[in-house]
Amino acid sequence: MRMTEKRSYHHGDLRRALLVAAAEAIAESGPAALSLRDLARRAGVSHAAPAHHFGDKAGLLTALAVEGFHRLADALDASRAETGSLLESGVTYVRFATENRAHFEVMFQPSLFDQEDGEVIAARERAGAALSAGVSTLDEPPPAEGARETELAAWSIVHGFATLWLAGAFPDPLGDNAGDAARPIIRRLFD
Amino acid sequence: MRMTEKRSYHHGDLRRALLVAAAEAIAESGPAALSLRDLARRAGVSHAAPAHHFGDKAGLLTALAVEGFHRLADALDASRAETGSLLESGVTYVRFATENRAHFEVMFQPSLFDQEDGEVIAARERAGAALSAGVSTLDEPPPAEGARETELAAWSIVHGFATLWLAGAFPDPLGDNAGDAARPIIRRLFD
DNA sequence: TGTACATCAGTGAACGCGCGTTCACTGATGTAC
DNA sequence: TGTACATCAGTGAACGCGCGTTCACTGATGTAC
Repeated sequence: MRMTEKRSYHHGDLRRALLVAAAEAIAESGPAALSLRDLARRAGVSHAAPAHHFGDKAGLLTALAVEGFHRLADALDASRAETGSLLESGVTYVRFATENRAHFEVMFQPSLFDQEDGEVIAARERAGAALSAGVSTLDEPPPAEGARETELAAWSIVHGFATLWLAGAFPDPLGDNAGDAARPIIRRLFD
Repeated sequence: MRMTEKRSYHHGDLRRALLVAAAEAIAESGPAALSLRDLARRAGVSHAAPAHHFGDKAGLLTALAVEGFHRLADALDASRAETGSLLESGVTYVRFATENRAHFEVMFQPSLFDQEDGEVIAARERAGAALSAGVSTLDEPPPAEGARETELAAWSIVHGFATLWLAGAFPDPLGDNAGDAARPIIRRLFD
């Protein structure tokens, strides 16, 4: 791909460009309003081009979900390596959701993409493992029979905070950084 | 309205019938896939009839959101009156979400309906007050400066649990009753 | 009790629009020789 | 280094579909007298 040329017959990396355009469009209007024709327009390409790469809308959203689960797993792994703190893993989860709004929304709306897809299953598994690993970093590990409850409680509180934040549901302003705003809330779980 | 007649020119309670049909349709395919023509079909009425009652899709979803916030407030008020327990208020929140899936999904997707609508504002306020009132029922009230964090933590954990449950995100089976499944998880917040 | 009339809920035909999908095509790229 | 050819990414015209919206209409209901 020659970057100096403004435009050529072949796009060069249309697949990538379509995923980026999809994330933008979803952030603006939600996943359901997405249309392949609109993405083609955004990528400056003919309206039939997207089908070459993804087949249909579900195919594109499947790719987006895979990308999202990998990004989340990466973020959680990095956070754990840096801080070893479950609290900060939670903050990372919230930050991921707000910084990757489109991915986050798609990932948790199973009707939008192919749940049986091999890459989806693998990527989701990675993210789930990264999440579970965080719980084992607790200073005082809970008794074995309570680990599951703790994990689901942690997941629920960060997922709920992120969702409510994205929905604009909090009545009073909590600042402009969702992760920082979440920290004192998540801490309540470990008092 | 004569209930004995199968059908008459006037429906009798089309507004109600459309809201019921909308809740069904949304539970099946999500709020974005909703079309007024489909609702008209479900209600057995001509496709132009819904516009008489709601104007457009946003109008209908506004009415649905209002109904949802009132139902949530009713459920939380009843729970508080019966048990006086914040834990059980949380369980009630989760149960509300799963038993009123369509309402719940619409309520927390602000782009779908008119946020400035007077009835919406009043109904949401009622639900918010019912939620806040729950926190004051804690056996040991936290210091005043911590009440806000506690409230947001409680809201986040029940909202997150409900959302993850509805998304089918929990990998292992947690039974068929979301409220009961949530109880031990929510309890973690108050240990 | 009966009649006239205003009101309003619901009808059905018509319209324009954006969508997904198909398909024969064309232009660029890479590889074999 | 040059040529032929297969491959494949992207094109653009065409199609049928369901949608929202409009509008003159019709049938039912309720009220005034």
